[in-house]
Amino acid sequence: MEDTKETDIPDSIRGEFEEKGGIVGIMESLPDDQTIEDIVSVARALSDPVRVRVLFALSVQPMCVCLLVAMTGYAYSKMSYHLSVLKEGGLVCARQEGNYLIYYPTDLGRRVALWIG
Amino acid sequence: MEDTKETDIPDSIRGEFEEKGGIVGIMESLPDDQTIEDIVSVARALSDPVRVRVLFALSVQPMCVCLLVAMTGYAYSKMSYHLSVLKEGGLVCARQEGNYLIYYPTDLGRRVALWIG
DNA sequence: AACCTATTTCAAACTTCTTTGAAACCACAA
DNA sequence: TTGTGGTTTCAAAGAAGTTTGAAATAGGTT
Repeated sequence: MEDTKETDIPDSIRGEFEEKGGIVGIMESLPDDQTIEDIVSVARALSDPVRVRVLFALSVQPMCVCLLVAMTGYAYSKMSYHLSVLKEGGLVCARQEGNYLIYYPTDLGRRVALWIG
Repeated sequence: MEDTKETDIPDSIRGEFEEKGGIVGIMESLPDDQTIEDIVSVARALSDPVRVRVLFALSVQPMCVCLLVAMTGYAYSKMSYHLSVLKEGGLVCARQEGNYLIYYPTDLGRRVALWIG
């Protein structure tokens, strides 16, 4: 005669835990998969110091890649890679001007830069 | 008779660029290294969907590791690893209760969960 | 057309992050 | 003291992210 095997719940949280509907209730209150993926892609864009600096710099002043390269000393291909990750995260975008690509923060990028700064 | 080799600046941004003190001026307005590292460590903590879900779940309800394991179906060692990354990012902490470790969000963790949610 | 210059793309090497299962640890009970 | 349940640590394998330099692309000029 054995009970169904369930996880023990420590006394100090059992009450509030069950009020919240237990595991099922808590899982249902979590954001949906798409929202989670969006958060992760923004977080991933900010998870490297190069990219955080670039986002802040662009928030001060939109710039072409050559200026970012001059400012940081990194290779073009490296800067280009990091800009692409920031773009995937929806934090920056670019407009073409003649030969130049001028990168600048999106609205989201601006809000994020303000908030984390 | 050659000029010192400097990066060309596209016309459309030269004005504002120089108003801001050029490369030097912009670099000086950037956050310091420690601030950047702090941002990166929070971002890194949020750069995996497992961890984002765990942070949200803990914001709903502090839980022991065994409940998180029951909720997600992950191995203890896996959950433990992700909790340690969240802890390094300063987003969660834990209190011991008997045999259990009850994880809960820090103030920063709560603010972040509210903001990204 | 041929030629710059600014930028991206590619592939290979390298580094870091994540998963896995086994072993160790720690608080408590018998 | 031995045992047990909850959790972390460890090492090895696997996956993903980053750096590098060379080659490709694309707009503008001669």
